[in-house]
Amino acid sequence: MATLGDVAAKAHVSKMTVSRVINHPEKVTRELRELVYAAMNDLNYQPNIAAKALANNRTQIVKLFILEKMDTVEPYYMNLLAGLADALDEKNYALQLVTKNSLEVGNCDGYVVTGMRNKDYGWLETVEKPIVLYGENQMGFDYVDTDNVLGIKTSTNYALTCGYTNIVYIGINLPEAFAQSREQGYTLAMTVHHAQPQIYRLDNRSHLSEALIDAHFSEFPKNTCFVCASDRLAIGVERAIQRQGGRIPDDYGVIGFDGVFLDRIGSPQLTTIRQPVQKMGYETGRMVLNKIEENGLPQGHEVFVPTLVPRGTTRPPQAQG
Amino acid sequence: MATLGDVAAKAHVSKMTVSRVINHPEKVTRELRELVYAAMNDLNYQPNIAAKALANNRTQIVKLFILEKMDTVEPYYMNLLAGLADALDEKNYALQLVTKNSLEVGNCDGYVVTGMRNKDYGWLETVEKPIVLYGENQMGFDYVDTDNVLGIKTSTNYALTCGYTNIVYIGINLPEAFAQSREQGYTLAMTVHHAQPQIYRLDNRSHLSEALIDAHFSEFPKNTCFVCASDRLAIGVERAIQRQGGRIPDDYGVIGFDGVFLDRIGSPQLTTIRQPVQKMGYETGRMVLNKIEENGLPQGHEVFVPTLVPRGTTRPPQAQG
DNA sequence: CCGACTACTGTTACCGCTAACACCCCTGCA
DNA sequence: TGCAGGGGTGTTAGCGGTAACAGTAGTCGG
Repeated sequence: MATLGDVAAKAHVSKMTVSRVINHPEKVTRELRELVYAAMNDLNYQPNIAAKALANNRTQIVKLFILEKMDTVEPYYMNLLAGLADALDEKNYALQLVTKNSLEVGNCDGYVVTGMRNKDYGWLETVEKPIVLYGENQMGFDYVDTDNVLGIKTSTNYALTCGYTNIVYIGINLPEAFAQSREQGYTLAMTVHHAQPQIYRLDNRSHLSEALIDAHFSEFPKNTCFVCASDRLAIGVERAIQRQGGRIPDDYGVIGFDGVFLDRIGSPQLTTIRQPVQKMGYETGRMVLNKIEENGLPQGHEVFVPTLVPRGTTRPPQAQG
Repeated sequence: MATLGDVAAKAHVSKMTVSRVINHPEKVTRELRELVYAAMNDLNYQPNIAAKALANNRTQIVKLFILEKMDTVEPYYMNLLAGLADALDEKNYALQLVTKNSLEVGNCDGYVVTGMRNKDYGWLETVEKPIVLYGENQMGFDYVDTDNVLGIKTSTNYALTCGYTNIVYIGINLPEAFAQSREQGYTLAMTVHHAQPQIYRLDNRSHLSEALIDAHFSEFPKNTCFVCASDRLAIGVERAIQRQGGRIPDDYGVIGFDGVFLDRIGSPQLTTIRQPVQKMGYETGRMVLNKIEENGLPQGHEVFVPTLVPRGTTRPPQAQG
């Protein structure tokens, strides 16, 4: 594999000039720059990351903490990873996956943390390297997330647009920001429409939502739509309605949240609010890398707009008026 | 962060001795060795991986190729990743995720490849660095996989043990080794029991298996068990049976394959054949690392025994006799 | 016309670690 | 006693980059 030196020789310049072309191209005359580019091309030059890391006192590694038990990990993490990996790749960073077992800190340039709960914020404070969270929070950490409020607002409004007159919210029973934001989205939308909120909160398991609907089915009149905080909950709701003989989407609607994998497992497939998870992963990566480059400067947060994916568990929107 | 030199100074030896203690402890007298260990301990020495990589002409990076479109990626890949990451961590290797978008080769010490199809073997041959496949193959590549034949044999036999008299196989319609092995497991078990095989082959999508059962339900007598090549297919089968009014598990049985996430989404939860995916990921990691250490020496293959997880979609085994 | 300044490019040293070799001392045998 | 051989340790050089500094032109104003 060609090195800086090889390129330098081929272009008849010093190694330093080649290095500059790579890192500070504006400091090199156009003429030399193009010579160097040509040489790099000819030799198919690939920088040696280890050498770069050593010289810069960096590791070129970003650690991803998944603070969740592995056997409960949701499918969308794969998409997150893919996006993250893309962003890191671009800057020749490697990803290191850290799970509950091997919680070792150190030996990296920055962290991405996901699945954190309130109890985790304590030790996050103690880490000095750049951190970006995947998931909203009010502790002042930089983060990337979906607009959770908007997402559920959207599904709630859509349910109303479809002509369902009774909108029930099936939320996640966690004292975490994302869960609260989603619930808030529901409450806000209902308030605007002068409708009566009806809220249930469960652990995020399909058989729990299924059991809930099973147990209370008689209390839900026809024309009810269940706005759910996750596809997982939605799938359980869908199943229970079907078992109880409810007709989807004619008499009952179901709307999920996430739009990754599980929505397609339902039958009919779930109407859902899709998060652009891979894109979000990519942005999270960009954000840590920026933060690393800028010596830990706060990056604020980036909030992505989720999109409604209308499918089989809701009937078509009714004409207005 | 303490360096080799710091440790050396503290232990009153040369850097080289410290390096030896780390890499070839047998070449250092016990006395010095313990001095060095003590010093490393005192200083909480962590080796600088970039420096090590540079000196050894290594990258300390293993790339994971997921040769599947990201939006079809199955949940169990997360577990694979977790196991892989563990193994790599132990040896201070970093993981680099490569997806269909960014198929760049190079800049690593070895590869793990998964989701490959026959068409992929061509270019795999061209890679000179150590490769280990996750998934069986007959092209002579080292690999880690579940014993697919045994797995489906197990589920087929179990179905018979439960007293189902008609055993139908719902397979994956791919000309790949794993798909064929699973089908073979079914055929073998059926032959042993002098039972008539009945095989369907579909793309691995729950709504396809669902449609299949819907369309042919009348042809399946009571006391039929569907042995499926994946949990995904099994979920569709389960749903169709329920819609058609079939009673699970009394009149119809369903057995899946994988045992990661999806099996728990079913209702009742799926009886399934569980692959120890995380462990397999770990072993895959160990195998590439070994192969790297041994300069590409073939490692053969490692086949894991999957386990039956009896749950709600099959009735209890009948007493023998 | 000369010094200072600007704008590039090259030289040097070093990041932390390891292979290869040099060295030392001790043992064992002639 | 002399010397080969070998185990144990230190020295040297280099892995492939980069920051910091040192040139070396050309430009401009006085």
